[in-house]
Amino acid sequence: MEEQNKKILLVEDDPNFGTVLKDYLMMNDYDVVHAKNGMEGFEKFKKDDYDLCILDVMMPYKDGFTLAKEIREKNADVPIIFLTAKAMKDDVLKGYKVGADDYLNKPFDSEVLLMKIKAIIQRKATDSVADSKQFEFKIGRFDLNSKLRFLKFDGGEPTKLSPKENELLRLLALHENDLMPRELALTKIWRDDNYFTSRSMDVYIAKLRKYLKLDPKVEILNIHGEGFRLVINGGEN
Amino acid sequence: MEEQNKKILLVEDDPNFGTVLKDYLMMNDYDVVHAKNGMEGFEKFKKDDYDLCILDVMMPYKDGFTLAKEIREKNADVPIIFLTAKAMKDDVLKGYKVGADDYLNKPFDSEVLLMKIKAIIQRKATDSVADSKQFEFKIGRFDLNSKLRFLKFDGGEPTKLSPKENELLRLLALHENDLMPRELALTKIWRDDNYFTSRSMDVYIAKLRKYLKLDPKVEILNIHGEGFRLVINGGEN
DNA sequence: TCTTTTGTTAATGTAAGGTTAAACATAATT
DNA sequence: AATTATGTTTAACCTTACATTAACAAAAGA
Repeated sequence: MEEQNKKILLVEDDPNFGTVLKDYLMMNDYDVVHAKNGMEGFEKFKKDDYDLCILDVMMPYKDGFTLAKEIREKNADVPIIFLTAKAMKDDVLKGYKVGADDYLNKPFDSEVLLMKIKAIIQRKATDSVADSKQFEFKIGRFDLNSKLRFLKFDGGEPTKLSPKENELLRLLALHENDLMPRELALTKIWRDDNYFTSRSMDVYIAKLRKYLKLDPKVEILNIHGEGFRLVINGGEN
Repeated sequence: MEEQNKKILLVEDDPNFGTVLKDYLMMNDYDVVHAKNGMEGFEKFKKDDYDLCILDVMMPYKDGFTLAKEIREKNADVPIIFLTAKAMKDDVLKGYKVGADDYLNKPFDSEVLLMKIKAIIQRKATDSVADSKQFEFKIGRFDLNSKLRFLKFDGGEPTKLSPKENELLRLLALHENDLMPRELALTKIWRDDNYFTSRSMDVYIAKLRKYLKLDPKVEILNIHGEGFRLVINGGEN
């Protein structure tokens, strides 16, 4: 299974401690982006989506709480863990007020941190990805459901599609009657554009053509050196 | 709008401390049921629905962890906070493994506890919008009562389901005809996503399929690399 | 023509899922 | 305390699904 690592934003001004912590987390299969101060932290946060933020409280210029507030304004849901040298009660309260998910006092046990991270990320595990992305297409007499990865002909028995078949057909459908550049599919689906991935894609085009043969009005045309075109003939009647 | 107070189950063997804490929580608008030991705690838990459990770890006869496990068997979702006199690292890890939501060392600041309670209850509130308190499902010719953990076929004799069977079927039913991602079940039910829990889940899928065979219109389909789909064929007649 | 691109089929290797039984763990009963 | 029942995990083995690569044929463009 293609299991995507969880992304963590770590904002910690102490370069030694920050690096050590980052390495430790990465050793445990998290993708970690390390920002050295609050300003940088916010910039990095805006540029990407994170599954968790770990913020040091004591930082020059912009402390962890202020940063947390800014983060909350952009995203009310990311879990936040605060790190602090000493547990001042008021700090703790302040942290929870900003919507902290947890609080850790330095020095802390790294295993404990790992458990907390796991617990928190699990908690947030979204109930299915509510992408409002488009995943249903009508292709001639076919219906493509690219979320459930099947293709139905005339409302009959659905054919299961493999992930690659599915993604490719979806891309073609998104560009219906228009050019779907080779390069687009290769970078989006194969994440690499070379001789072999290109040949692989051709193999998948062949598979799709076989499926789509059932409806003679539907075909995948090649545009030499450019890409492919999914056409539905007589679509404007 | 009539806002119902949140219900807390407090299991604490020290009568003095327990009473003080209970009163304090009630002063802060929580409904509190106080059990004096693990046994009693479990009895009370079974008799009612709670928004949160606060469990003392060190208790005679039945400690907090054991109690937590029993509680988890009945309900995979209630938030649990552990109270402990001394923070043994192994204890903390053990706690998180049972699905702790938080951990507090005695003596703790009561305001901090309040904040944690608030944070945790809020979290659950937003998380569980999707899987609202739904316990009864019609699955083809079956009736699933996931509160009482049984499955009835054609209104006949109910089959008892184990906690895992029950939770898994319930999750599938919540996503009827739609994708129920592997990851979701693993994080929600098994609280961990690795090779072994994944295999365990497959075993449970097999068990469910066996139960569901009675109704040929009901099946659990696999979506390779994604998860499972509970389909009821001819559901639209 | 002849070089490059595309079409197609088959072979291979790896990962995911299905199934069954044994091992383990715990609760309930005797 | 010992036994039995129940629930869950682990292990083993097998099947299926998927993606890539190779090989060769055909088409397009130069």
